[in-house]
Amino acid sequence: MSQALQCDDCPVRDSAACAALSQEQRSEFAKIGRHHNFAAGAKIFDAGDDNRQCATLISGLLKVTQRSADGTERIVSFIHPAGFVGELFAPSSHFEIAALTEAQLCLFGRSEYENALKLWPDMALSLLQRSVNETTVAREMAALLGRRNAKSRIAALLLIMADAAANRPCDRADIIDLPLTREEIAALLGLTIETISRQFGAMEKDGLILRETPRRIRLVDPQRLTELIE
Amino acid sequence: MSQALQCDDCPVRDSAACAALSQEQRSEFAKIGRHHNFAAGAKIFDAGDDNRQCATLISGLLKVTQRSADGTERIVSFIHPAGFVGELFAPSSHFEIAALTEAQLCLFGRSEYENALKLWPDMALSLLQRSVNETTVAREMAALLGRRNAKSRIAALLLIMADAAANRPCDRADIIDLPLTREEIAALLGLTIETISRQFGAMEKDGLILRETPRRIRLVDPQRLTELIE
DNA sequence: CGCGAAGTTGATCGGACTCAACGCCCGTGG
DNA sequence: CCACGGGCGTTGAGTCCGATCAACTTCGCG
Repeated sequence: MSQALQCDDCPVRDSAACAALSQEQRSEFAKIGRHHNFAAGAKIFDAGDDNRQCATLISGLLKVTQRSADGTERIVSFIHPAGFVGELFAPSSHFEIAALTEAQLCLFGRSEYENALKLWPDMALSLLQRSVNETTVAREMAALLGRRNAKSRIAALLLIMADAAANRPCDRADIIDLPLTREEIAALLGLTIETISRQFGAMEKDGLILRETPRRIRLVDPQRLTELIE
Repeated sequence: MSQALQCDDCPVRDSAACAALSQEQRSEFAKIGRHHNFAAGAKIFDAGDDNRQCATLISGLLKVTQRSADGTERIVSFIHPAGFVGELFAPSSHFEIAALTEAQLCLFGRSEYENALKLWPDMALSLLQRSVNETTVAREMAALLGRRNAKSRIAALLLIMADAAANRPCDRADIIDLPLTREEIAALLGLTIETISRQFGAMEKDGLILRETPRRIRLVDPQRLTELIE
């Protein structure tokens, strides 16, 4: 399950934070990491633990969640390949991180990772860019959740997913394969599964979308979808 | 209004990102910055502009907001003294930043600031810590907004403000002076001003809080307040 | 075939929004 | 001095949207 790194054929070697390293630096850095695979649904880091690990996501999709007292979870973020996994500089972790799909990670000890950042400033700068971007995304998520009606939130989510699913940047896919159950969409948008279902139904009746399967949504009229976003 | 820096008596000289610099580095860095004061309510950076400036907040309180098509604003974050103001690495800004109180800033050109980060890795690391922390705060805000009832959101906000207002860390003030109008609280929590007002009224009737003035709230029973957070 | 997970749909209820009126405070100006 | 007005906050009445509870379907899988 866990094994030494093989950076040479790593699919994110040019896009992850470690891409800022030179050949020699990278092979030095590789010594402190190891590969690990997780099955879909597996918990990777738990909330409130001692936060001694962090990672780079090589493939798959992760969710970052918070669980409230009664056990219901709220999704606060996703992590895509090349993304950083974990929470630097924090004595204990605030969020739980779990795999939405089968996932391949490159695990590091957090203190070793932080030492590497001190040693190689280019990597720190690269991670800073990533972190700043994550802050922006998290704030846009907060703005999305500040909307007061269900249709607006769902329309916004669909468009975000469509933009993310596009092959080229600044493009938009017209078919979305949701990696999320209705329950997870609800946990993301602060709604219930029934509301999600009904809004999808209403949007389909209005000719905005088409549910090819429950998880596979075709955007029939993206223009009118954008107009739903108040 | 705008003037050269006087770092020696700067109140955040030990806590802002530039605190990572040595004496000589700081005086070098100070050459590219300048002081500027803003009145309460003043817009500091606009959303969608070309994002050529950034800053460190010296004193006062700022809000980071997004404005939707119909003009209603959503508050996604606050910036406290020593905090970084602006969006690094982004060709154009995503959010508007405005002063909630009278505020004093230390302004920099963004490209000069980014160059400084390359030049002085310690400052980059310091800013990375700050950025990682901002991401966590933004995600907790998203989790707060994922809650589905008004009372829970408002209780959570009150406790967050009380923690922030405490003199010592890990302590909690029992009186909060809200720097926000009801309208701004509504923009922050995704509720309406009437709902805010009514929930405050209900909480007061239940002996949880006391409105000494509309802006000055005493936490009478913080324990039961925490229990409201589902 | 049975079972369970995921999703849809219906009926009902309650909480938050909407619209409206009113009180309070403070500055302005006669 | 009072009158006026505007910003801010509170309160009330009515409506509507989304949560809740419940039944049912579909699909995958042993």
